[in-house]
Amino acid sequence: MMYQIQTPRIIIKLMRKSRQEAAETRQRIVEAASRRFRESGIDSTALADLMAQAGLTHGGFYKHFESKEQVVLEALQGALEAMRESLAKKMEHGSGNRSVNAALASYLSPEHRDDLGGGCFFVALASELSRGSDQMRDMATTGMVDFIDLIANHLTELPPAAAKKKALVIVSTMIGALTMARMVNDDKLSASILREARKALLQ
Amino acid sequence: MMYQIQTPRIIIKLMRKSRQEAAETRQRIVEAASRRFRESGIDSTALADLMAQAGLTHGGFYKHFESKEQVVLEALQGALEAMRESLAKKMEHGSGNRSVNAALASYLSPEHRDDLGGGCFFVALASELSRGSDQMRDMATTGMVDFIDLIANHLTELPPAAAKKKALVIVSTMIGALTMARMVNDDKLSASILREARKALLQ
DNA sequence: TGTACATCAGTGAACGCGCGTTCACTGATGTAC
DNA sequence: TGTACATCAGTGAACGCGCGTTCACTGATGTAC
Repeated sequence: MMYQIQTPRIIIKLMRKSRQEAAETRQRIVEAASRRFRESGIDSTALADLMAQAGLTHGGFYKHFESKEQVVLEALQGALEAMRESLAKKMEHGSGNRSVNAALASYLSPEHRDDLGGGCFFVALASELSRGSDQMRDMATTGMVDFIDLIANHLTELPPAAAKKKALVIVSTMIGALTMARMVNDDKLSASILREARKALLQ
Repeated sequence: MMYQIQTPRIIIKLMRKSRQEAAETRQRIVEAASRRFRESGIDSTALADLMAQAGLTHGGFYKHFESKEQVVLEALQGALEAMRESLAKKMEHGSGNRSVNAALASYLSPEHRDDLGGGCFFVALASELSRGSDQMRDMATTGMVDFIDLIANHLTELPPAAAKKKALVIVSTMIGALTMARMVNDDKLSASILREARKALLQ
């Protein structure tokens, strides 16, 4: 817990935290950043907003990070790893090319489309990542390669080179369909974009 | 020309412009906005920057537009129409499903990828459009439907309903591939994303 | 084990900058007579 | 056709706000002895 002592009306915030608590606080800030950046965009998210989300005031930010850029990088890294692991887990069952179906169904679901704060970083922040710093683009590129390889490695019925090529197209369609499904203002169209992409890609 | 009188060293800017000139100025602002928004993002583009691009100082902006939102809407509308017309023109030749090939080749080209200020608004501003005002999203949705229909109408070898479904997938792959090709920091990977998407979609 | 002191996470005010918007002003254009 | 005046595109200073970053301060934690 963030507060050690609570009185009925006033929450007394103890100042200094143990190192354990400080590490947990830092993690909370990164997680708040990861969600808020995806929900509102990086530029549009103020540090004070992140810190409030993590239950802190804005001044303390620089006790944990050197700059906004640094928390962006950590949030990006964390979210890309989380997506990778989540998709990898979904593909554990099923054999051959069909093992990717669970990942496709999950990625191209209305639930993922509507989970703005928790979904795919690439789609939530495509434009900002493309215009980002070299470090952001390097990290995004690594995440993208991992994503593509993850899919390719499950297309076991194709030789590796062909699997890689097919995975490039599958991932393009996944990212494009989710982007479009989130952009359009029309529920039926949005649903049919996801549905047709799923039907086209399911193995 | 913007300046009516020029002396060797000093360009004397005349204040009042004729109505004809004012309309041309307005158009220049919208075109500058359209390019700068795509290059740098909407939020990151300052009105003073737009106006400078159009050869003006920032104060005059409100003689042409009510707000930044208004120039965003006009730039969006103009760019979507321009893309639609450009793709329609490319598909005039060729017959049946193959007529879409010219549009695919152009959209999925390295030239389009590298034309940040002149390319597809959806890809350049996906995240900002998704989080935009109702009017922005309405306009984006209309543009998206037009884009999909344009492709579907050229898939003449399929019945209309099937053509529409196929077009949804084609456009998803186009938008996703261009998004990815712009995001990654690796020329070879970027080129192969575009190439594989083209190969997968060509009729 | 106790004690004195350094460390440092967290607070909240302040700084400086950029940006959207407003405003008083300018002077050529367009119009009423 | 000329003239007086209203119009209005464009200028550049100013306003107000939000945001990233800095800073002096607080007080519990951790450590040296």
